[in-house]
Amino acid sequence: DVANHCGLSRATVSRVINREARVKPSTIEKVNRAISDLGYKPNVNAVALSGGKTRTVGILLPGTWRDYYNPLLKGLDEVCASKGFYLLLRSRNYLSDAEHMIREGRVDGFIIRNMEDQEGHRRLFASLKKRGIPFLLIGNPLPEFPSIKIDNIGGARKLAHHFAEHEFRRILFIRGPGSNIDSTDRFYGFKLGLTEHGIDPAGMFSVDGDYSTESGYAVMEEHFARIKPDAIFAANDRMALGALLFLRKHRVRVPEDVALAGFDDSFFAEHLSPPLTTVRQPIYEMGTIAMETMIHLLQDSSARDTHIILPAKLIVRSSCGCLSGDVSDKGDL
Amino acid sequence: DVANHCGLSRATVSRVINREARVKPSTIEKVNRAISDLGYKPNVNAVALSGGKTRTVGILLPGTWRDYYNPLLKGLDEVCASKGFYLLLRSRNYLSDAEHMIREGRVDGFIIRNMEDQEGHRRLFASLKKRGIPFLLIGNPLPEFPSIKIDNIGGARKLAHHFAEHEFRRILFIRGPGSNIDSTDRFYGFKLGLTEHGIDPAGMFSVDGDYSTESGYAVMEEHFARIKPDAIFAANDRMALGALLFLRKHRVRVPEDVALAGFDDSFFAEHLSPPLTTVRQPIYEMGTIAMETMIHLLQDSSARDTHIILPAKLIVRSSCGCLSGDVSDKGDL
DNA sequence: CTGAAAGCGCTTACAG
DNA sequence: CTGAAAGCGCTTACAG
Repeated sequence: DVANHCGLSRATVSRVINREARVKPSTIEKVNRAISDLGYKPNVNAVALSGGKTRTVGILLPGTWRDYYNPLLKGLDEVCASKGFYLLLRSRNYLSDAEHMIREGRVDGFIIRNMEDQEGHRRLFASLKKRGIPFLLIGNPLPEFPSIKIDNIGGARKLAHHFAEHEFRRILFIRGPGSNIDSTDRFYGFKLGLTEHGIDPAGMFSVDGDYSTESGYAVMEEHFARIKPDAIFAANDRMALGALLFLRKHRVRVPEDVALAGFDDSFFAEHLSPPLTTVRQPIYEMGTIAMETMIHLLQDSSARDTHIILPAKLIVRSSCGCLSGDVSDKGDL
Repeated sequence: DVANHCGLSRATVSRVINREARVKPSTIEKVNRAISDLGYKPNVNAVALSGGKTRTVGILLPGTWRDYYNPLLKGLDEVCASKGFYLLLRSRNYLSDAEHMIREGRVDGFIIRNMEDQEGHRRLFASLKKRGIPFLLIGNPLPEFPSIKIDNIGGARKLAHHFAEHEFRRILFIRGPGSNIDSTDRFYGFKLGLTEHGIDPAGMFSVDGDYSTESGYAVMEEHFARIKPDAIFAANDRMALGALLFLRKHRVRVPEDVALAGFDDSFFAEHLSPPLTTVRQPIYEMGTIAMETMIHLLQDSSARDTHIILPAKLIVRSSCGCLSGDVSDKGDL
């Protein structure tokens, strides 16, 4: 506590730093000046040890390390940096390490991308709740806990509306891995959207992929000739790409013979030929909002029934039959 | 210190945990049993405050959030998890925050992907060195500090040898952004490789791109007709893709009319038509080795002149004129 | 080989 | 409005 540089006790300085009441304004100013003069930063270990907070949030991510982690982490980090927080990253084996992070006094709370092992997550959540540790779920909400997600259902629904307006009738939906919540939401939203346009989704065809380009191709190889769809919606862009590769190899024209759409707006989507109609998720924004929400949860435990849903955006390009010949049509892959 | 559950003083327990000498074997065993029975984890704040370590490493990354951060972070995290370490992530504005992380007592050391602002980094490094904080540079080594990198020079050199064996004579090299060390290393390595085959690199053409697909395309638009190369090497796969798009649009056949190669082995490289010859960097492995090295530095300050270089691997596909018609030829984009 | 005591840098009742 | 004192959970000389 070097800041009794200004002739005050450490207690008073501590009060100023923690913005407590009952400090004389002139004292506050004196202390703050000394702090910035000396470039003082409180030792976070001492603060945490004596009842304060670590200003650290654990970010728990499944070990798949998908592309969207980049914008997500970027968003989280930017807010952290501007608010003086830090991110403690754990991917491998985080279900057990989360407990350790708490017991070791490393974090104030968690942001969790909970996938799979529902039972393991339930146990973790119960344990955190019992100890009063705030946490925020990303992408896979549960009604009892704070969460943030992107509106997969709404995004797929928008696309269904768009397909309906094109009057497609034999639609093939390529799903992601069976248990994946994003995929089931997109499937559900798509059927919902069709229904809203008076189309019976029972007449739609659907098959399982696994989100890889290869699976998109394989699914087409197996089912295209039988189904003969006039439109295809893949639950992500990579599978849409796989489907496109199949169609191209077999000289099926897109969008003239069959329309195609994906989900994600991956970097290559606009470069495909034709450019791919898809749905864009605001992942970076989800990161920033998640961190802001987390900081809020840390300060106000009454906010613990927050459920945030961010809209996804339909990106119309020419693979669905729109915009062909448009100047923005830059498809070239 | 609940572990005097076994009738010993906290001092002794502390000695066992820290693997100190002079403890009776039977005592060690007793303490260790109690620790695992009680599931005891030392509070890291208390440990750090009383002279111990945080077992936390700061990972500092430029705000560009490139694709390779994923395998890098994955590699770092896996080693952290298995050794009981944690990663504190900072991207935005890390040059100033690194100082804060130290003063706040958050980390024992840093792994730094140092790009740009050489002066700012120099100041940071000097400051860390003065305080005895170990750190490891990733990708952009300096002779005075520990570093790890992938052998860009060697990778490009291998490709140059391969090109030389094809007897290409009018070679176009598409560079990355001017100051980028990876790009300049690849350029250097490529020239070196040509020289080793008796080809004067002065006869090679080179132009500036910026690593984007668009810049690869633009460069070709501006220079292809003038240069008429028989082989093109782009400093990354995205620019190679841009070049390929240009060539395809202008009905220039690859590899018959012009050979093409990239660098990175991006996910799309093998799907291009023709599949792209490129150089693969072991990023994930670099992450694991970086973390292992960091842990070593933390324990043994005499290891502070480590310089690790990992080999890059030439991936030969058909875009350079090899393997055409091979069964492994899956190019379809 | 082990224990009692001081101390790491803070915060927080408790007095005044 | 401010200070003196105790305490957070550890480690580390210092004794024994």
